[in-house]
Amino acid sequence: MHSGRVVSRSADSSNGHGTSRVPASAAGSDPSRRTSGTVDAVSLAIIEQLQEDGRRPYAAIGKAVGLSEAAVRQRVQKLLDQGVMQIVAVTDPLTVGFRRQAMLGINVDGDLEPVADALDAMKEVEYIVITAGSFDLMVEIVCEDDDHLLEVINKRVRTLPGVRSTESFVYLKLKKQTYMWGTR
Amino acid sequence: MHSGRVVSRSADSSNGHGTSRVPASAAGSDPSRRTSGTVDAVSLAIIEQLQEDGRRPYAAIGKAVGLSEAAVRQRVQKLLDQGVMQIVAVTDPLTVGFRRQAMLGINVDGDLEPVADALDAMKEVEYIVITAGSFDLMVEIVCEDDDHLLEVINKRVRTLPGVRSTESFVYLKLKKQTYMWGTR
DNA sequence: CGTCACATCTGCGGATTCCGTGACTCGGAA
DNA sequence: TTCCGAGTCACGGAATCCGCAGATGTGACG
Repeated sequence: MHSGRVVSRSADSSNGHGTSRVPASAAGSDPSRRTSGTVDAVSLAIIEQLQEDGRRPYAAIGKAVGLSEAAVRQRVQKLLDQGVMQIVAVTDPLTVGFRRQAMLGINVDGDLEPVADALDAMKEVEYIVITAGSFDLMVEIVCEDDDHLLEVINKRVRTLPGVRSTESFVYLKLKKQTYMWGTR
Repeated sequence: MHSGRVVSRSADSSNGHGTSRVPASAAGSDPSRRTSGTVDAVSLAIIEQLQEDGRRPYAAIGKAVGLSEAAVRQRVQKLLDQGVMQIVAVTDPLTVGFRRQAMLGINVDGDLEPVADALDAMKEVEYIVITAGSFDLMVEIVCEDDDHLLEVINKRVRTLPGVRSTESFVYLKLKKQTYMWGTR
């Protein structure tokens, strides 16, 4: 399986590093120095449990991390509300009908935002990152077939104002796919 | 957030459930099993439901897709067994302590497999794809800080036998992250 | 040093959900 | 026609979920 890159909710991740925000009053002082401070060891352990199985019962998780069922429930809810994690089904694009995928390296003239926003609006674009290096943007595209892929790249991406050039990397084989962060 | 590839996400929601399981080979990533073509429209609808909320009750899903609770239960179980999908927690690397990420384009001399396997063994490597284009492999790396990233790229990847050259694309900002296939 | 505010955890029922089981129906393939 | 996979319906006990008090702990403040 595989799939998109996970993430978090867009609202908070906008920039600066994102640590996700907490409600209003809670955080006492300044957030800048500890991105990791948001999640303590116990919550990390809970996340680990849910990375193994997103539907594991709260009681079982509690037993594993040393908390009561109710406490686990509260923490999970908070982690979800804060956007620290999400519990979802992930699929393998191939088995669901998307047989062509590609990574696109893009170079832009001027401001990247307009281009990034336009790409954001395309449903075939699964992933967008602004990078430092010989490409300004790297995007992952998931299509149904070659015609579809060609249309997206040639007709929709390369014609966007600001796009100077693109380079395609068609996926031949997905070798690894993980999604276990706090887990190590 | 972002990160691995996978999938789905949704607004918020939650719920739970779960089985647990362990080791490395969870359903999804390994075999060459091509269950292709095996997913009909109804199962797709079920997957869609679970992409919105991995813990949604079977009865609710049934109501949404027009099947009985029992039928949904059977299908979900089969989809999981077949490795068509997985229900897991996905997190935002940044909030869990990983502040440096990068995409690496790699060129190899000779057989790609040995190199891919070696990369596969590295825990910092989150994603590996064999591609057609000016790079033979593209891998996503998730690290704690710059030192960590440097060590991985310079000391561990570039020294692998067969690796001819690498090009790094350090992530400046994750702009989009999705994971909803059957969903469109 | 008390006290209030707030966050978190534990217990505890009641409502839901999960899940195996058995009976019957409905095409499609042999 | 018969066999078989897949669904539906119904059941009922076990397990899970979920809201709601107390109990506890800590930091801020007078």
